Order: sequence, then C-alpha cells, then structure tokens
Amino acid sequence: MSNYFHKPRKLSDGTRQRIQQAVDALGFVPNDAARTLRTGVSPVIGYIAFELAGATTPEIAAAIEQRVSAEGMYMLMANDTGSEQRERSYLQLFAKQLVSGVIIAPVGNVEAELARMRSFGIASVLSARRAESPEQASVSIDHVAGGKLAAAHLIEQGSKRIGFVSSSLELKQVADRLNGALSAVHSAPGVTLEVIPVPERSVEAGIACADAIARRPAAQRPDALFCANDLLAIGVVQAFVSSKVVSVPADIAVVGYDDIEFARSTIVPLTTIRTPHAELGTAVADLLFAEIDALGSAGGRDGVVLPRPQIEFSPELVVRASTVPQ
Amino acid sequence: MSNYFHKPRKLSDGTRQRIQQAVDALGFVPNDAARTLRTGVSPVIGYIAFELAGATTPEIAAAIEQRVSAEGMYMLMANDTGSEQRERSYLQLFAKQLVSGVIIAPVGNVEAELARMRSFGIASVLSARRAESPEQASVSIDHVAGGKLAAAHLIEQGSKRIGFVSSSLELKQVADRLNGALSAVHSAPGVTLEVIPVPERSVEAGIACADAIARRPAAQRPDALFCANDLLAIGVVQAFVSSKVVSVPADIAVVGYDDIEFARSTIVPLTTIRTPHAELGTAVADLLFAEIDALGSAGGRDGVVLPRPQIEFSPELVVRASTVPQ
DNA sequence: TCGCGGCGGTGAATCGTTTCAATTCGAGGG
DNA sequence: CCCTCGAATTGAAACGATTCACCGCCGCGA
Repeated sequence: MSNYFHKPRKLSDGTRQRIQQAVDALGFVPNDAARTLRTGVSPVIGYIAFELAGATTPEIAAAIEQRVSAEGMYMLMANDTGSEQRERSYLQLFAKQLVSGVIIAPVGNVEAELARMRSFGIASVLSARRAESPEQASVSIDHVAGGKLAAAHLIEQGSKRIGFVSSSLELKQVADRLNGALSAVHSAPGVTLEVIPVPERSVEAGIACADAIARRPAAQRPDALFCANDLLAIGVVQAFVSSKVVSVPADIAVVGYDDIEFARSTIVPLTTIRTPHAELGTAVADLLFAEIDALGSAGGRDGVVLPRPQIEFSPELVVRASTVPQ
Repeated sequence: MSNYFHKPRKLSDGTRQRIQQAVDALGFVPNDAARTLRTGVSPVIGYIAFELAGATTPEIAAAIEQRVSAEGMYMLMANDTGSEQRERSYLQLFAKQLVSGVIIAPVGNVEAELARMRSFGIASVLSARRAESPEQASVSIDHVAGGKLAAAHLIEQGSKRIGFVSSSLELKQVADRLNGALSAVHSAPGVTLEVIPVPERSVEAGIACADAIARRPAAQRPDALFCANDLLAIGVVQAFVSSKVVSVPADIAVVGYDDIEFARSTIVPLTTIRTPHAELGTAVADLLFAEIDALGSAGGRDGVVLPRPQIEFSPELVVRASTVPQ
C-alpha cells in the first residue's frame, strides 16, 4: 500500500479505493518520525526569536509563515525568553529533529553552532543581525543608517541639543542606532548629543524619563529626543503632553524607532524610523529556501563554501507630528 | 554504546570515556526522529495560538514555556494567522510528529480532532475556550463574568446609557462579554445597552468610532462605553481627549478589556478587565502534564474516559481614571 | 501462437535508536 | 580449583515509512 502515498498515479482506481477505505476505517495517521528517519528531512522550518512580545517579532513571523506555508512546509517557533542557554538548547532540538532549516534572531553568538549544523546539512539564516562569518547567510537592518536618519531629521528641524534615550547599549541593535546618530551629529557643527540612560525600553520608563527632563531648568533641557524604540518615545510624548510644561514638538521634538502600530495613533502621532518587518520576513524566508537548495546541491560535494548573501535593509524615516508642527 | 545515553550508571568509567571521545571526535548528533519512532514519544509540546500579535498571547506563551522547560521538555509554537484551515494542518502536523501534548487556543471548532488525537495517545488542553465535551480538558476565562464586572462598574458609577463597542460577535470570547454586560444591565432598571459595531479591534477603529460618537448630538451619545478590548478603548479615549468635545470620564466613561501593558500608561489611564494571563499559562501547562499522565496510565486500559477538568478563571476589574474622576 | 515489453503491485532492505536477551568476564565462595 | 552468580558488554529485533528491485500479468506485434 505504500504506493498510495508517494506514487498515487501508479495505482489503479480499484486499489486506490480499497486503501482509501482502510485508511479511513482504521483512522490511520502517518508517522512523521519514521518518514524523517528514512528520508532525512522534515517539513518544518524552525524559528527562534527572543522577545516574542516585541512589537516587531509577530509581524516578521507572520511574513515568514506565509512564505513557508506557500512552500508546503511548516514553521515552528521557539521563544527563548532572552536566555542564551535556552536559545542554544532549542537550536540543538531543531538539529536533532533534522528540520530543513533554521531562522534565528539570536541573543548570544550562535554562529559557531550554526556552522556545525550546516556541516551536517541544516541550513540557517541569521535574522536581525549581520553575520560575522561570510559563510553565514543573514538578513539584517542597517541600524546605523536608521540612527543617522533620525538625528539628521532632528538637525534639519533645527535641533541643537539632542538627547538619546536608551537602556542597555550592549544590545548591538541599539548601539548601532547611537553610532548612526553620532555620525550625523559630528557632521553638523554646533549640535551636541547627550546620552540619557533609562532602566528599560518601556512606556513607563519613557514617562519617568520625560518627567525627569521636565524638572530640569528650561535651559538645560535638550530640544530634541531620539528614543531607542517607540515604546520609550510614546511614554515621553505622553508625559510631556500631560505635564503641560513642555510642548511637543515646539519645545522638544521626539523621534521613536520601529514604527509600531501604536506610533501613528498616539495623541501626538510619532515621527519614527520604520524598519520593513514584512519585507524582512519574506526576504529571510526566501533566503532560507535558497540556502537549503545550496546546501542540498553543492554542500555535499566539496568542502568549499562560497560566501553567502548578507542582505541588509535600510530603514526609512516616517515624519509625523512629534517633530514637525502641524 | 547505546548504554552511554540511557543507562550511564551501568557503564564502567573506562568505557564511558572511550565513548565520550568518539562522540566528540565525530561530532555525533543523536537523531530525534529515530528516537521518537522507537519510543513513540517526543519531548515537545505543541502550542497553537491564533493572533500571535495579540497582547495576551506572548505572556501566556512565556508562562507555558517556563513550566514546560522546567519539565525538561520543549514548547514549539505555531501561529495560524486566524486561519481555521492552517490551524488544522498544524494540529495534524503535531499529530504526525507524535508530540507529547498539544495546547490550542483555537479559532474554529477542533474538539473532534482533539478527541481523535487523544484516541491514539496525544493529550491536549483547550486554552482560552471552555470545552464543550466533558472529555476535553480546558482552561478558560469567564468572559461572561468579565462583561458583567465591566457593566456593573459603569452602572455603579451612574452610567445609564452604555455602548458596547466591538467587532465580530462571532468570536465566542467577545459574545460572552456582551452577554455578561447584558445580564448586568437587565438587573439595573433604567439602564440601556447599545451595541456599536466597528470593523476591527484596533486603536484606529476606536478612534473612528469615538469620532462618530462625538459627532452625534450630545443627547444621543452614550454616557459610557465598554470596549471589547483595550486597543479599541485606547483609541476611543485618545480621540475623545483630542477632540475636546467629550471629556473622559465626566461625559463618557470608558472601560477596556485585557489590561494590556499600555492600558496603565495612556494619557488617561484605562479602567479595564484584567485576565490573569500568566496564571492561565501555568494552569494550562500543569493541566496538560496531568492529561499526559492520565492518558499514559489509564487511557490505554479501557475505553471509559472520566470527565476531565475544565478550569475557569475569573477576571478582575482594574479601576483607573477612565471611569473614575481623579 | 509465442515472445517481449511495460505497467501494476509486492516484498524486502534501510534509516538510528531503544530495549531486551544473550554472552562474556571476573570475582567470590564452596 | 571449579562452579555459580552477577555485573558489564555485546548483539539483534523492532518501530514505520520509503525506495528499489523484482515478479506476474496483459496486450501487442511478429
């Protein structure tokens, strides 16, 4: 009866019906473990993302899922909750399960592990972070350019004293934004940049930060704030609006980062840096399929690995009322 | 060498070291497919949730993941994007993969499929929806009680004409909220409830809805709005505040639903119904492990299935400024 | 009528792990 | 010194789907 599944065209109608009945009657369920064992491939793609709750992850995941399902495959997500150890153990789980490919937006450095997995046939794409090794495919966002865009826009609007509001500069994505902003500031004479640290990247941290700034003497306040993400920016704007001491954007202009759904529907719509999530997800999925093919055809033949694509998306500036008076 | 993995205590030190070296040298990776094929179980729990982007899902997922990982197992998520067909295909994927258990917050009706899966040994817990069959374990939230709480609170604050803002009453969770609200209204003489439909449950839909209400003659406006979720409520409040025609809560009080993170940090902090997400996630995971045990020990012995637990959480009212003047 | 070719169908080997039975080895007691 | 017992180790069977080789049957052409 094995032909029923993999070579249906070779079966006569009679036999097909006979088997069909048996399948229905017995409630037969094919065993994927056996199939994977025999064929060495599984129809699933693994996606590991930290910060599931983040506003960007779901959109990316949906885009990947769409491409993956169009290919007749499945995407299974694992969310390490920011734990590097958990992240690794999920990578190993996927490796043991012989998934067809892995997409990972990592917390820690996983390139060595990915290289090892590649050596026995599991393709991977690094997402949201540029790979250090040329053999590792990646799709990332140019956050330096994003930071530069934001700062340049503020400078263009006449800001002279810019505050960069952020937590943990250890996260590369955030450090890049600062570096981009700094480069824009450096090429603009007379403009200064102050780093204003906050405990976390949340609305509440933004509110607290804005309150602190509002309490400064007016002369010591920055005239613009570039927040490391939209949550912070939303908190900042809200606090300023409520306090009535500082007006946005007249006294202080505010730029966020990410263009989350809320950004456009806050009380003062937020100028922000849009990172193309859906496009990124689609690109990641496409690249992964390319990697799977490459590994399947060339990978086995020799030890030489060609440099793999490292795609980088450029974010764009979205101007709204928080920097430009209406 | 098989003993190396499953009976390490039965090996002498010498042999263990010999194998250890071989494993390291060859870069040996165990094959989970073979293991699953042989043992009939896999160390993964499947979680299928619609609306990954929803504010509640990540928190529930994190709670489940925590319990699951404490048990030495793995949780893999699949997000159908609200598609009943995709939901089913992921259920079948998990079935074919012989996962140990499945947690599902379904769009459609999947109880028959879950029963079928149970018949060959895959345990499941229905999440966020009460099971219709007594044989199906479930953990849900009593949205009727939630709706009642919200309406009762508004009535207590003196509201007489309540508007229920929502999209698609087909979603059971939403219909329940309305039913709860209706029961509170019915027992309060002189109070009326108007259903105000919106195209979707988003901030923007809330804004549009509020604008429409603000344009009504003052006498025809409701004096309170119960929104089916916090996004709608946030939009509504923001639009009222911006319009300056209607003041919250003096003219119109607003209650949301879910208590998302934003609810407490909006310009007018939102009164809302808090559903205990983390507790729900933990309860779901605990119940699933219980189901797995039950299926493993008793399930095989006879055809009789005892009624399974159907846990129901009660939501609670969180009072903030959108209903009570400060 | 006989032979050959092709198509429909069958059976066996295989994947890697687990599990259990069988075998070997060593030690200790009679 | 030999036998027995037990622990350590080895070997083989089984899980279920796939794949491929093989077999039998039918029809067509010579």
